Amino acid sequence: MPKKKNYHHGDLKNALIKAGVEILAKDGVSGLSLRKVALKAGVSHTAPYSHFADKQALIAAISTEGFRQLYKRVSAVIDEYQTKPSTQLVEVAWAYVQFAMDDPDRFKVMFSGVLEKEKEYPEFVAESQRSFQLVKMIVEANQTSGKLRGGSSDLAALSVWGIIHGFVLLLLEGQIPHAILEQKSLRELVEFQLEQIMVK
Amino acid sequence: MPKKKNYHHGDLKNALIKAGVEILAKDGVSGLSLRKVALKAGVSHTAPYSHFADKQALIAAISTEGFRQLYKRVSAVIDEYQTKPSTQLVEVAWAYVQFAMDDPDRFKVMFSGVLEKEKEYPEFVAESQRSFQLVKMIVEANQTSGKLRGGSSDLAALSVWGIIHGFVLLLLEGQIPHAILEQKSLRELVEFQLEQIMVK
DNA sequence: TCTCAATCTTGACACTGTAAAGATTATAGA
DNA sequence: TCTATAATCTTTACAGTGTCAAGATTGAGA
Repeated sequence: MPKKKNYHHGDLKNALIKAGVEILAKDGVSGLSLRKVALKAGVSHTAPYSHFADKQALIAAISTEGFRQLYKRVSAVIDEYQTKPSTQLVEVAWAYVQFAMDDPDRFKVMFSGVLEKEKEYPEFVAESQRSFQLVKMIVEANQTSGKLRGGSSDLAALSVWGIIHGFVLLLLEGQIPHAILEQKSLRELVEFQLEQIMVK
Repeated sequence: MPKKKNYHHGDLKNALIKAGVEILAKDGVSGLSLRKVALKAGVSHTAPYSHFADKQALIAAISTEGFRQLYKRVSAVIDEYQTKPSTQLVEVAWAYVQFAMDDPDRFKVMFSGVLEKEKEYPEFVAESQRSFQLVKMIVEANQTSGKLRGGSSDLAALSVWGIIHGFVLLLLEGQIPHAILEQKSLRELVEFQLEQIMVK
């Protein structure tokens, strides 16, 4: 009896996450099924249960991985624009928008309630808070330089995140009036959003 | 053979929408199935197909109905506070937040991509735009009174909506840091958000 | 080498959306 | 008023889904 070489996959957990991301990009949230993910990874339809408690757990892992990449990209932007804090803020916001548009369905999964939060996923919470800390840092720098109003940096960071996040979601849902999108580029719209809360 | 009095329901379409809203409130998005809706309405599991092309169409109808109610509530608030435009703005924002929290799952369905937008649902689009026009009106009043910066009222309305909408979604997703929620009431947080873009 | 825990497969179940065909009823036109 | 036709609803069927239970395979430590 020949040894089945691939009975143990070796790195199935990550392979499943990767397969999930790909299916998400191709078929959207409604097309993401555990069975398809397993098939794509080349294992039986219940193999994922050795690594994830249920479908929600896989989605949590995909979301967590998404936050990890978002953190990376935002960090890179911060490093790249170390001139003025206000420039950093705009560029980070722009990176956020691009991240969302690169893979809208993953973004929605990360933020828009596909993940049911009753069960706690500590890694997910930790990773998302890590990203928020990044925003907070930039906001504080802008408060110091006078480009953002003072007060609680937590609250100010929430405002900044909220205004961009709200814009992105309205964008992804096609709720932004046609007339607006014809007049201004996305980049200009993002800048306009930020100008609303920037001092002067 | 006795006439089955209830073979034709009479107003099944609306009954299905109502049943859907109730299931949504109780079991969440993931618990919303066509079969459950049909059962709750007292008809066979395929009866809905006489009124809706598919599940998405029912969800679109639920969303549309949601926008109709949102419009009503916001209108009422506008009528109630006809003093200062800035007061109207705060109260409308507060009504928006309350609407979301009254029925978080319906709110998510309305906005967060459960509805797949490839297929067009003209009623849905019309109703959501009608609500946006309401926001635009208030924003214009605030621009006139100097409480909001000038420029395109479409863009300004987008900012206002975005900042509140973003806040609500972060709230519903539990992404707002614990420390913040302990310090300030929801109402105060909403006011803080708006102060960020109000002049002075 | 033996044992055991981790990993993966097979098989089964209830539940889902939806298509097809037929039953029932309302209604419009004769 | 009668009848044909369209609207509405039911029955039946099927493929796809998440998940559980039992068993097969394998790697790693005793």
